Amino acid sequence: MGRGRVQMKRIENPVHRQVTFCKRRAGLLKKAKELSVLCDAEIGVVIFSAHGKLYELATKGYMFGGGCEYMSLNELLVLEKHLEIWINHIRSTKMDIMFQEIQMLRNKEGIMKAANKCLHETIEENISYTDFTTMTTNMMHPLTIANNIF
Amino acid sequence: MGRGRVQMKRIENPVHRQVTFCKRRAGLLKKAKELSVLCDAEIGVVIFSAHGKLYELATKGYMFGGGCEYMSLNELLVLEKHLEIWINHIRSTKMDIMFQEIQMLRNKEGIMKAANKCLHETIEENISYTDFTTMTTNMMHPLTIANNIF
DNA sequence: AACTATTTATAAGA
DNA sequence: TTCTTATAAATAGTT
Repeated sequence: MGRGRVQMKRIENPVHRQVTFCKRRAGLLKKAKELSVLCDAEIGVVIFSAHGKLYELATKGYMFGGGCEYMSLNELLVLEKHLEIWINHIRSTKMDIMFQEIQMLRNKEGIMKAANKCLHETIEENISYTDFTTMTTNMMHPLTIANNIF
Repeated sequence: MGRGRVQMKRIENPVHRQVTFCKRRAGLLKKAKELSVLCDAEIGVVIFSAHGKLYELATKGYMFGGGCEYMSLNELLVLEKHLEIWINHIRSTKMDIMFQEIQMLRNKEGIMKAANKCLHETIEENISYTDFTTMTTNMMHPLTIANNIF
């Protein structure tokens, strides 16, 4: 729909692809909205861009919380199964991410401890004439860096 | 897109609405497919007609089982919450339907029992010269109607 | 289910 | 991005 025919295959030029993604995403959501209004249907659209960003549209009363009142028992069973698979996948992915976070924080902790120990030794060497022993336990973990992760 | 402008409101004529629903549903799914192919995106479309029928499209590797590998932790939490709400709603609806089925079957059972008792008495009255007492327990529940529900 | 007159979406260009 | 415009596509009303 434009100045040339479009080949039905992945657009290789990244800029062109991004522009087309924006335009057609808007178009798709508009169409979904129109179908919903004109035909009294409930529509959910979930779009994951290649980069993983999520766009969603839920028409009429926030679909993800409703809209299944008139489905048959069998349709409900199928949908429930789909959602269970999906949600399990999400939980697994969430676990992976959190595990990575924990690993990273443990590494950080190790580095901080080492640095701290090093600083402590330097102080002991250079200023041995002063008694720091009473402060030692309080200074072993000065982990006061801002934590932007959570 | 047609021989006249379309008002953005529910089409009141049921035939007209149904035709438009078919046409535009096909159009929406086509658009979704195109966006997916052209821009390397993963798209899910779920359509509930007003009558409750479900139409869905899942592009690229059965979306309901994948596609969340590159979402952020926060996006995953939001999506998981949505799905939990949705799935709880489905389970509740399923329960309602099954409860209604049970109620209906109990009613049927009651009616059958009454009919059975009535027939039994008729037999006892009319053919009292024959001894049916030994068959009584076997004939109390001739519930052999076809059950199309399950 | 087909057919078109039109409207709408959008590809390319600025 | 955003606007413009030529053109391809979608589709409303009709057969």
